[in-house]
Amino acid sequence: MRTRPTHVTLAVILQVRDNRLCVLLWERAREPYAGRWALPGGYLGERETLEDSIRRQLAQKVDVREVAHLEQLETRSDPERHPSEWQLATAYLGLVPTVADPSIPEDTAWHPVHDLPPMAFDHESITLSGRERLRAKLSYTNIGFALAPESFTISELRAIYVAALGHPVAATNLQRVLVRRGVLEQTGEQRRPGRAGGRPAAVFRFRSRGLEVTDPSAVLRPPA
Amino acid sequence: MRTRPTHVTLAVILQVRDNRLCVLLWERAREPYAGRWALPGGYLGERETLEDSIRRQLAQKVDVREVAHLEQLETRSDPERHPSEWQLATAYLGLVPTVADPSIPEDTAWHPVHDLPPMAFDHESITLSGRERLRAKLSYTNIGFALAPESFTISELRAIYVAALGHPVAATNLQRVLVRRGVLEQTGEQRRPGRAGGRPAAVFRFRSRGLEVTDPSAVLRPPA
DNA sequence: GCAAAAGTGTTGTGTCTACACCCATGT
DNA sequence: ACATGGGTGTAGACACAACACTTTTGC
Repeated sequence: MRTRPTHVTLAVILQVRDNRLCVLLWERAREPYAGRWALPGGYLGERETLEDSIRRQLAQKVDVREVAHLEQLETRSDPERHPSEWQLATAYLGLVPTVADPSIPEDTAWHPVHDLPPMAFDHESITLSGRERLRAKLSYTNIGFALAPESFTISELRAIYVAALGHPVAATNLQRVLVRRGVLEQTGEQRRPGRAGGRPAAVFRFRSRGLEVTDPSAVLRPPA
Repeated sequence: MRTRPTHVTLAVILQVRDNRLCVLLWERAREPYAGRWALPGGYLGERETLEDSIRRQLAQKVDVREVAHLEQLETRSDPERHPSEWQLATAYLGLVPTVADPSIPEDTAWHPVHDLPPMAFDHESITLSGRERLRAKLSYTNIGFALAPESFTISELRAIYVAALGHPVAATNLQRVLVRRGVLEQTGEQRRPGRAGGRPAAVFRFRSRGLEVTDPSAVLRPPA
């Protein structure tokens, strides 16, 4: 039989926690890269889809039902990426809403993406690719639904966008952009102000909980 | 040893020919899918990168130097995608400039993407994914450089964009958008008019021949 | 009343489309 | 002259950022 590479699936699971964009990592106990942090994942099972595989792997780390969005990122193939094995890796991007606090095993932890620990293999660069994909899609899709809770105020949503994008976002404009595009809608409820007072905030939700391109940005678009 | 899937690389090679967006296909002689048309590609070589692999496979079909841009599309893993073998496929998108007319083998041919012949495996859907990626990137990157010749008039470039996008594009606006973004520059030369007369056309070229995002479209972008 | 937080009104800017108009050439 | 194809000028639509201002609450 022809020699074949092994194939693993990996996931960049991102969640905004404590106003920081975090990634779920586990600490390797064994060589190679013992003591370093790695993305969750594992070997592709026989006659298994890549997506089924990563969902199965994740089930061991987080409650998969908490993953509100999952998409394929890219497949890495550098023969040197694993020191002792010829291994391909297909990476996925997974997003978990802010409020969820899935129980995770002992050896796993959430790490801020802007301050990653020493990582195994090429996982740091894969993590950064995942963040870039998220940042890009926040601008032209409704992907925020996968980071936000079921319902929220604009302030809460703003905090999520700020953490994910890594730069200031004005609440005023965030609201107007997302409402204009039909991404957000009001639930009709209001949130009571805190001790400090202030006007009660309107509660919003994402109109759709599936990925949609909301700003085709289609320059050179077809005439109406 | 753990059972492992085979892994192939495939390429969606696109070129505008005769004002139509075409894809390079070869006709399968053997089962499965004998007589149907397939994307060029083949098995991943030992300790070979996916990109190296597809370049090697392509070298047998087209002069690889003609491929002005190559990027990874996605990896397909449906266990039913190959009738008799557990096979993963990583697809690439490759673009060839209009003028190039690489010699290709007997059993390969260019087919218009809007009128594909019966295709093998999941190659039709991969081809359509490739076209979507191209169409999207034509709007917000300088990727046109990979479809256009070294230098060209706006009319010629317009024909290429029309073929690739599949809808009318106004020459006036195409020029202004691309010049405003700094994607195009004039060479200073002029093209003599044809028999029918007309004003001589200015000759342009792409300022860069590497992929660049020219319209970050970054709504919610950071304050200057 | 006053501070705090939320939300609206308004203005200015930049990018894009559409269309009228002007330019340079061949016959 | 005039048809043909290339190019420019300009006006309108739209989306967005910025910021002043108003609303609604707690204290």
